[in-house]
Parts: sequence; C-alpha cells; structure tokens
Amino acid sequence: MSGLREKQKADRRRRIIEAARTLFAQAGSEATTIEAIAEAAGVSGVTVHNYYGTKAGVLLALVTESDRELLQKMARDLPGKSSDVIDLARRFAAIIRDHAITFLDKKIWRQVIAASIADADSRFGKSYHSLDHQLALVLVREIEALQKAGQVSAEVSAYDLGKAIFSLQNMRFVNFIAVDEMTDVQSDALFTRDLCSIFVALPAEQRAAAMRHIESAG
Amino acid sequence: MSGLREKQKADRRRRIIEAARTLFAQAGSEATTIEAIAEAAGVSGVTVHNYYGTKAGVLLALVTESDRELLQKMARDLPGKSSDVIDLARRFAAIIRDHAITFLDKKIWRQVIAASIADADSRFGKSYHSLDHQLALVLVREIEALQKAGQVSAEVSAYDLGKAIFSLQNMRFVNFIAVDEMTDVQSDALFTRDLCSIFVALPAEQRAAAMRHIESAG
DNA sequence: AGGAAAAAATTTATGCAATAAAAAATTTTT
DNA sequence: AAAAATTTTTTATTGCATAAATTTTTTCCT
Repeated sequence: MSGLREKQKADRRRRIIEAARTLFAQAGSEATTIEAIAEAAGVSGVTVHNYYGTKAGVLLALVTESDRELLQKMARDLPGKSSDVIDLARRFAAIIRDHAITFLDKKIWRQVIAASIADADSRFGKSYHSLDHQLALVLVREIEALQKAGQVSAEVSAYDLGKAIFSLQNMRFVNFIAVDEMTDVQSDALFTRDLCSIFVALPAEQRAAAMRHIESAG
Repeated sequence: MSGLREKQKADRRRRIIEAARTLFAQAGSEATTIEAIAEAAGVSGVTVHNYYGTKAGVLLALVTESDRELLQKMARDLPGKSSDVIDLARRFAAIIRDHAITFLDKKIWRQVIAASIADADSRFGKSYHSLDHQLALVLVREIEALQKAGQVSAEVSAYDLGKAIFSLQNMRFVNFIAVDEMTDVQSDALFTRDLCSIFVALPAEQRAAAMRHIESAG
C-alpha cells in the first residue's frame, strides 16, 4: 500500500510553504528566488516548480492557507451582529479588508489577485476561488437570518443575493488593493454607495417586472 | 525646436504595436517573443521594454486601442434601446462580452486582466482603467434617461448607480473570461440574477433607511 | 527478503523576460 | 559645424519556466 510516498510529498509541501513564508516575510516575495525557497526547504528548484507551478503559485498556496483563518474569523465575527443588510455587507467587507491588509501588503496582493485570474484553472487558482465561495456562503446564511427578521424580502433568493453582494464587495476589494492611496474608510464609503444605489434604484411599481426578468433569463 | 524626436518616437510606437498585432494574431501572444516583435518593428528588444515595460504592457496597449472601438460601438448601439434598467444592463454586458470575444480569446484575456491588476499603476494599466470609466459613463447617461422616463427612482444618483452596475458587470465579465466553459447565455443569466436579487432585496419600508446609510458613510 | 517495476526527485540544459550599465548613434542647440 | 543632450543599441546578468535524461527511492511481487 502507498503511505510513505504520500506522507513525504505532504512533508515537502509543508517545508516549501514554511520556507516561503519565512523568506517572503524577511525580504518580500520579489526579492526571494525560487531557488532560495528550494534550498531552505531542502529540495531542488525544479521540485518547487513541480509542486506549485509558478512562484505566484507558491504565493497563492500561502494565501489559501491564510484564507482558512479568514473563514474562521468570518464565521465567528459576522453572524448575528447586523441589524440590516447594508450593515451586514459593510461588516463583511471590513473583515476581509482587515484580514488582507494585516496579512500581506497591497503590492503583493496585486500579484496574488492577478495570479488567481491568470491561472484560474490551475489547482491553486481553483482553491482560491473555492474559498471565495465559502466566504460568500457565510454571507448567504446571514441574509437568510435577516429574511426571517423581515429586513430582507422573502421573495428573493438568499443565495443569489449573497453571491451578488459578494461580487460587489469583491470588485471594491480589488479596487482597494489596486489603488495604493485608497483607505479602508474611503473604500467602505464607495461600497455603501454601490449597495444603496442599487437597493433603491427601482420604483416600487417596477419590482414585480424585475422578478419576471429572473425567470425569463433562466 | 523639438519635433523630429517626438515624431520618431510615435513612429516606433506605431511600428511596435503593428508588429505585435500581426505576430500575436499569427501565433498567439505566448509564442511570440519580445525579440521577434522588436525585429519586425525594426528596433531592439530593449527598446520595446523601454516603451512598454513588459510583454503584458504591449498586450495592454493593443487592448487599449481596441477599447476605443468598443467605446464607439457602445455609444452607437446602447442608447435609447432599453425599456428598463435590467434590459439596459444586460445589453451593456452583452456588447462588452461580444466585443471582447471577437477580439481575443479567453486565454489571452486572462493575461490582460491579470496585467491590468498587477500593473494597475503603470501607464497602460491606468489607460485601461480610464476606458473602463468612460464605458461606465455611457451607462450613466442611459440611466439618466431612464430616470426621466420614471423607470429608475429619481432619488438615486445616476452616477453611483451606473458605477455599481458596471462593477457587477465587470465581475461577471471576469468570471466569463476566467471559466472556459462559461457561455455568454449562462453569463447573462447569472448577471440577471445578480441584478434582480439586489433590486428587489429591500422591503419597501426599509428603503428610506437605506438612503440614510449613504449619507452616514460619506 | 530480495529483486523487478514503478514513481518521483534531481541533474542538466535551454529559452526568454526583465533590468542595468556602457557604448554608439542621432538630434538639438549654439 | 562642433558641442551638448538625448535616445537607442550593445553587452551582460539574473531569475523564471520548462524539457529531457538520469538517479534515487518506494512499492510490489515471487
């Protein structure tokens, strides 16, 4: 049976990530070469490539790990604290920005996000997006709670709404990361504008028509 | 006086872009080396770097050019055809998807979008985002028209709403580009769900409270 | 347990992007 | 027409990424 082989692979993975974390923290990701990571991990440079594809892949793996932390933080700090959906969305966005900026600086985040798009179909691109999805689900559950409290229309799909708000949040997050001067206060204000504009965009008499659009689009 | 120098620079720029367009179309951007572009343009490889920074920079310059076309197409095909804001948004998204997929394939688009984030503060990253902004403005103008027709609440800022819808659209566009299997019909359906969910999310009695959020967030 | 078979990592080699510094060419200025 | 200024090219280096051949290590079978 195969046991040793798998264990050694996992071990090398761990050593590579550990080495990368240390070196990235010391000198930044740009100043750290793959070869240096490999040496610190006790493997060859080619092995790092075999395991993680690209240097950005190593970075994505690091981020993916931290995202598990974020997910826990989200599940702990978000539920049951919001009086309405706007409050909820802003809280959600704030937790994500906060976690992101504590963990890495904007420059490196730009590379991470770029990599998650460029290598969207790679192993680590996928795991990155999967964690996005799990984050969105936490939001969905809170929306369901707000629906029960009458703060959100019962006719709307909590899942669809959660995904949509997550999209908006994500776009603002990318913007926050892309622009060095953007503060979290500014980003929060812009996000609030995004949300509220759409929330109140439709006159009451147009809402029934809007619902029909969903069905016709499939 | 200085005239010749500027003219020759512009000329080299044009030749480089022209060479890149031809070679990218023939062999794809990955199989095309900077050196090959330089040779076809009659300059040195280093000059291409001096002018465009990176290979992705050359690609962004190409796209930026095509985006001017898109902007014209948008200004021509979008106005005055939509009966409501959902219709408008879907039409807007469809024109963008259509233009994008006609111009480049998804694989290359992923690189372009990744580059626009990674090099957001470079010269070409900026011009890319500026064209995004101009596209959003076309949408804003149409929303203003719908407001006059009573299809959109008069109390909401057309600019804010336009930007917000553009963000949602952009996120869906990135998703459309990132996932090879995603068809434009599917993407349209998902986008419609995003929009409608948010549009009808708030019960009528919550809308006044939503408006107050905007002010408090600044 | 020992040897064959399979799997995986390493070595070796190559191509290309990106950048820096020195040298050469060309335009501008006086 | 020569000096000064600017820009391109040449030259050289580093590091990412990938491929092919080789060696090491693990697994499987008798």
